[in-house]
Amino acid sequence: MNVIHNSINALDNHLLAALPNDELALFQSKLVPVSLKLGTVLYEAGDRLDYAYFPTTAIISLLYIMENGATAEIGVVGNDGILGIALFMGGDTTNSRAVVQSAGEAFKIKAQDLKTEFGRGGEMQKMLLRYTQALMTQISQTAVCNRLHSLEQQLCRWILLSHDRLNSDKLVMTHDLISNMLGVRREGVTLAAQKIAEKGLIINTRGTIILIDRQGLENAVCECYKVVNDEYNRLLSRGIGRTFG
Amino acid sequence: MNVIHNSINALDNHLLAALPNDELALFQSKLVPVSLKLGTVLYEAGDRLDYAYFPTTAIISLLYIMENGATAEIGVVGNDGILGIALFMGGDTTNSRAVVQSAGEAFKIKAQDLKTEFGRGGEMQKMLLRYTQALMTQISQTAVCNRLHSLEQQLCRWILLSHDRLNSDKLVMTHDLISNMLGVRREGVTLAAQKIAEKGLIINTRGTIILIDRQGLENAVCECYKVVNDEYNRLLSRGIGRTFG
DNA sequence: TTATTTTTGTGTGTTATCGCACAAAACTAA
DNA sequence: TTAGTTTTGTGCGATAACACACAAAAATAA
Repeated sequence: MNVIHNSINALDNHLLAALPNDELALFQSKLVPVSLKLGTVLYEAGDRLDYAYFPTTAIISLLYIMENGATAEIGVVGNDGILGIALFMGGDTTNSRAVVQSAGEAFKIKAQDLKTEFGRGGEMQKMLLRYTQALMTQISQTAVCNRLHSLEQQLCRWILLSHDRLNSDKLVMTHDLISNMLGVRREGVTLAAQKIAEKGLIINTRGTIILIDRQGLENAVCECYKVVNDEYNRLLSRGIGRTFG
Repeated sequence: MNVIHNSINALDNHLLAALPNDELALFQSKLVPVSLKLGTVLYEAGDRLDYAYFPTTAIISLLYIMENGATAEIGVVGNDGILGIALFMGGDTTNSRAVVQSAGEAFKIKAQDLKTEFGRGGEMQKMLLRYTQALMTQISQTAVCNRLHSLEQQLCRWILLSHDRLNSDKLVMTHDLISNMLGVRREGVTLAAQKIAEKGLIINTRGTIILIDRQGLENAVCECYKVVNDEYNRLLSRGIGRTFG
């Protein structure tokens, strides 16, 4: 299950992997590998974007921050996608903060290079737009899930979402950090995590959640998880939610 | 305040109005005026889209429907936008149901015609992408608002959102209908509407909410409203939230 | 008019989550 | 080892929204 990445490969990002060889070849020289540390803020809300990022092993969380400091995650980007959609959508900035939720590797590309590639209008453009639609589905489902489902269900979903983008069963995450993502109290996360652990689906240790029954989690989670997963599959014709390698 | 539309004009849709004259001229022959009745379902979730719609006086609600029948709105499209984003984003279908929330007029265009126009890559393409980003902001803010804010605040937001896209201070809407949009109980809407009415901001009558203090509502609403409004202004350089004409 | 349907108002008890306070446990550094 | 810090666990009262039940009012149809 746990794949060790000795060398970083552009193909570990699903979007890049799905490109035709000739397009990727042209593009690859523009990609610069970077290591992203936990907690690093790649974009602040409103920032002009200098780079876009294709994560391979890192996970980036998209957060909204309210005036009173409260935060809530609207979506997550991992090896399934790209961070920096606003560049080709034309806005240049977004209202979300992008923060490294799980340390790892990514490839970065200069804003202008991505725009140029997008403007060429090839398969790359089509794929970026389809990815954007998939991300919209994720955000939409987050909105609905926030409205209709319990914290415990949402935590299940969040764990699965993270696991899908990771090559490990260990989520290095404090309850406090998770609570900021979910936009709830830390105690709420502790309680929900206990309930899930009582069912034997995860083990709670200090600073880490260990997933021990993935199938059980998939049974416990609300439908939101599957809807988003199916849409990613449909649009990008390559699943997340499956390990790969 | 209440503008009567004797003749329907493509320019009543802000996106169309923002197009350069020559692009609009080419495009306009493809636009067919349609009247949309309250409650009409323009797309069911998963449907292949045959047409896209540019509302002028109608308002369309984007709804997610859960397995148990519960519904929640993720966003709303009025004279500020276009319904049918999935066409040019490449997905062809979406997971949301599109239902007429307020009866009115719109222009429809055949799916293929819109795709062709988008593929041309002119100002139209840029505008559609910027609009999509603005809609993403709306959906994202809905997610956050669902998480962090009270029903009363959300109802304020919903009323303002509707008012912005309407040329009337009367929202013809039962509490039951609103509750389906907001994803809450009907009684909850009744209670929240009473509180807002007590503050003198609206009047509740059977089947209709009458807005009587717009400024007061803007003071009472959570920050989410302004964030989304500002982003529409920034990206489309034409405000919603202001009357126009 | 009368009967029916739709919409809104209200009451009661339940539940999930919140806010705050603080204890306990697990790491980390001196 | 000891002291300090971080993280988790727990208790308690407050609150917002829920579910259900049903009354009241308003609109519509017969």
